[in-house]
Amino acid sequence: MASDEEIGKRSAAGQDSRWSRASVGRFSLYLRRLEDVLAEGNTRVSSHTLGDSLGLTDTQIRKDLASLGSLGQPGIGYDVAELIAAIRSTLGIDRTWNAILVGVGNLARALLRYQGFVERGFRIVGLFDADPEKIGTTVEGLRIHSPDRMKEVIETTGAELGILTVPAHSVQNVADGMIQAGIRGLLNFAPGIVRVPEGVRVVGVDLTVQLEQLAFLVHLGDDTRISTR
Amino acid sequence: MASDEEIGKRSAAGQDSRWSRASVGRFSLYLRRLEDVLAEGNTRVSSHTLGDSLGLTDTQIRKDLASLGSLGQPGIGYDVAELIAAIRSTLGIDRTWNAILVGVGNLARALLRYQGFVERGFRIVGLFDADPEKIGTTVEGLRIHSPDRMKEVIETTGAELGILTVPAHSVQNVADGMIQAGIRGLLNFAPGIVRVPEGVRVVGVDLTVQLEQLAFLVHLGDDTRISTR
DNA sequence: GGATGTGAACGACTTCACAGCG
DNA sequence: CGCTGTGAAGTCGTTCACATCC
Repeated sequence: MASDEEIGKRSAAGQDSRWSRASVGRFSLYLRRLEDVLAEGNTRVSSHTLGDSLGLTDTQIRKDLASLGSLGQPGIGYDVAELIAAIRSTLGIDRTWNAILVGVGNLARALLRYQGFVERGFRIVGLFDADPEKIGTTVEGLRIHSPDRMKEVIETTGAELGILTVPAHSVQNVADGMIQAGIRGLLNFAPGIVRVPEGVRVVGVDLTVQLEQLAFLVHLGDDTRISTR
Repeated sequence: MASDEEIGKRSAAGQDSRWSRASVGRFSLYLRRLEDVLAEGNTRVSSHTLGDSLGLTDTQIRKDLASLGSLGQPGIGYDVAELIAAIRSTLGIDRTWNAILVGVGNLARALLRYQGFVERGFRIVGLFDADPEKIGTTVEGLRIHSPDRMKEVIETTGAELGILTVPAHSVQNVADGMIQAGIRGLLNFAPGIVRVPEGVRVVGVDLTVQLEQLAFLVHLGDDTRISTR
């Protein structure tokens, strides 16, 4: 039970547009590429050129972009700035998202120093760890709190997202606590599954699975491709 | 051009079994869960119990497992140890894979300390960085080499995989060098696309895309789910 | 001609339904 | 009965083909 698909927009007034999981992933790619295109001084793109630089077909791109509304002009292409705005708005990243991070190990430190998040409007505003030796110390200018204080910090900072970098065995417990404290979306770096109540979202990053996929592909050792994600 | 699907096994003698991209991802999950099941002292599982613990349907699991051969016994279930061996062998991880890592920043340090890789047979056997200040220093017991020495290190260590943790702008160049030095599979942590020649595989881990996906899901803010990857 | 938007065809993956074995 | 394996049906996503507009 628990199927896996319907991603849609509450149809405000008959607007029935839906985005698939897959297309949402591509929107992120489009966005980054479009920002580069703009930085290169181009104000227009065609589905063809965009597709070339991303290793996707032009049709695919048109299908995706068409779902944002009719932004393209036949014979001309798309206005880059307009596309960027539309994608940002669709993804909900035309604003800042605040996140807390739980489990301050090496991975956490790496993420804290990673500039990519901040550049795209994601800010880590609170650190938590159960280890008494870490509590009270500071990493990258942020103090590490006891998990007890989670609710309080979430309320004062307005954090909605949570980054989970704790060991596998404690993930579910920690996640439960975060959700109870008000977190609505989890980025989970620990292996395995996290069960969450309705209304809470989880995206997992499982490095071992990725490496095993790679090993499998190399293990087989044949055919083509440009390869993305 | 560059379609995206055929993942198959060279049909040695009529053996036409194929695995989809999707099922390969799940095999990793099965494997880890099965190892836990075994550790819990169970020697058999049914597709139903496995499915429950992974948030998948029993049918899905049977379909996947059936593609490994007829390992299940009607009325009984599957032998856990047998499944584990079959999956390991299919994924090509019934052996050790050696990898080099290029770009020794914070993320690299986190990965080096991550036990999960070693536990599953992935060993990082060489570090490289273009920064002269880093070359010659040691991280986690491994010396950082100049990229010049890549070929030599790959040959002596037998590394086949490469982990790319360099800044976005240099990814393509660095990747080209790694491939020329003999690497056949890349795990790329930098955003964007890497173009590789036929025969080389890339798996990308794009943290910003993942975070943006999460933001989108929370942004929408409705429906169900257990949530996996 | 150059490029978009889109129904229809196609293909991949999942779920259903059920035959058959232990 | 319980549980697997699998054809058939269904669903989702991508590609084709083409009408349409600048």
